[in-house]
Amino acid sequence: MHISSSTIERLPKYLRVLRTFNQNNVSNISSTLIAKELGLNSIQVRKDLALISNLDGKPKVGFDVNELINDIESFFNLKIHQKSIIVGAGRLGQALMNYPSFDNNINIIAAFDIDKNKVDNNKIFYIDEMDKIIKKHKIKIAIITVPKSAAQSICDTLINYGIKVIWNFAPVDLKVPNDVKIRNEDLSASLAILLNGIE
Amino acid sequence: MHISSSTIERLPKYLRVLRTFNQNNVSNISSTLIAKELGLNSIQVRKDLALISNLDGKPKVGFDVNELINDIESFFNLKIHQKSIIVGAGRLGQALMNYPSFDNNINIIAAFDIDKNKVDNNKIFYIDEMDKIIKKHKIKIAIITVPKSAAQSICDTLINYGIKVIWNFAPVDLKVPNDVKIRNEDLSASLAILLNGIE
DNA sequence: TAGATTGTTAATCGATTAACAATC
DNA sequence: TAGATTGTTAATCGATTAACAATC
Repeated sequence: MHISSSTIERLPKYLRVLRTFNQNNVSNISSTLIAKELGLNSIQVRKDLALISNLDGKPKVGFDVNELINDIESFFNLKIHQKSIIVGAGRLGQALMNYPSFDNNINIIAAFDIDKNKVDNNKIFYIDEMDKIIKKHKIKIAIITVPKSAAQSICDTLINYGIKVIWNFAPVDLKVPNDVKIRNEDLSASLAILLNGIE
Repeated sequence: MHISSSTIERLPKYLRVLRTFNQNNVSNISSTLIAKELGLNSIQVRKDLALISNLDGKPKVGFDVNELINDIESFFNLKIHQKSIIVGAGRLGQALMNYPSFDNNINIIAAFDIDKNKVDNNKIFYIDEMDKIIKKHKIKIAIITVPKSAAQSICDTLINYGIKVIWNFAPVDLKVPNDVKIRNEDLSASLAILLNGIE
């Protein structure tokens, strides 16, 4: 069953709402309420949830909050057993290393930089160590937070070392072969959407 | 004329391609080539460009690179005369303050934090200064990079001070009144899309 | 000229929303 | 029970892609 990226984008939002209700000891929740919390349509919420859960909602009562949390988590957990690395331990790289809500999605085991002052050999290593560590841990996922000018060459190197999934924060559209999955996280584009239509 | 957010998202990508070609002294470019560079459909590129430009492409030759750059820039420039601030001068806040490709889109004039060690009174100020600076510069746009737990209350405060457009990086969906525009930059959701379908 | 590329009109595709019977 | 909420089937909406005549 194909799940559209629109749906995938909404699932973490549902998860956050559900966890909040769970913390407040609410045991059941209706699609109507989830939708309201997120400014969405309740039919859409039910359809999304049906795609990733076998759970039946009960008319008038809604869904079991805990079971729904488990279902969404296990949907995502299927993809997260792999470790990942960050290339570029600048401000953005370090911010992402510590970004609180990644805990449940990805395990960043190391960052690399060409600036030896940043190296602590604990989580931040000199870039020459990259090959060794990628191979040792059989890493397939990398996050790129190097400057734009270095991004494509780092990307090529990573692919050379066996990386198959790349999350790129440098403001360039990186070119990768067909067997490598890339997401260019375009903060400028995101900002453009926000600013569009104001004033 | 309404321009969809799908189109708005692609425009900065076109701009980057065009600038690259411009730097290499290429004076004309076809929609086919732009599309190829970005892995898009050329009809889509032409339609997008037609929405924001009066420029006619010439069959067989393509579009004038410089004029197209000007048209996209002025489309965005209509929205950027306002200054903005960042609340939360942690790693992510400082990364965004220095994110290179925002230059053309937004003018971040100050950041605020509750940690006095971060304050330099140059670009980073103690949070108590926020009200004064927002009013002095008539700021309408704010970026939130505080921890999740503080985000909603900072958001409320900002709105109270007159902020109308908010770009939120904390992993919560902030609630705002109808007259305030918000974009919750959900990095976990973005990551979820990337990881979906692998393995 | 020949043909690559354009802009436009029509077709397709997919996502969202509406309608509604089933049911706890 | 009554009615709020469910899941499903059908309708709508909008974005993407295809087809194609015009043209540099």
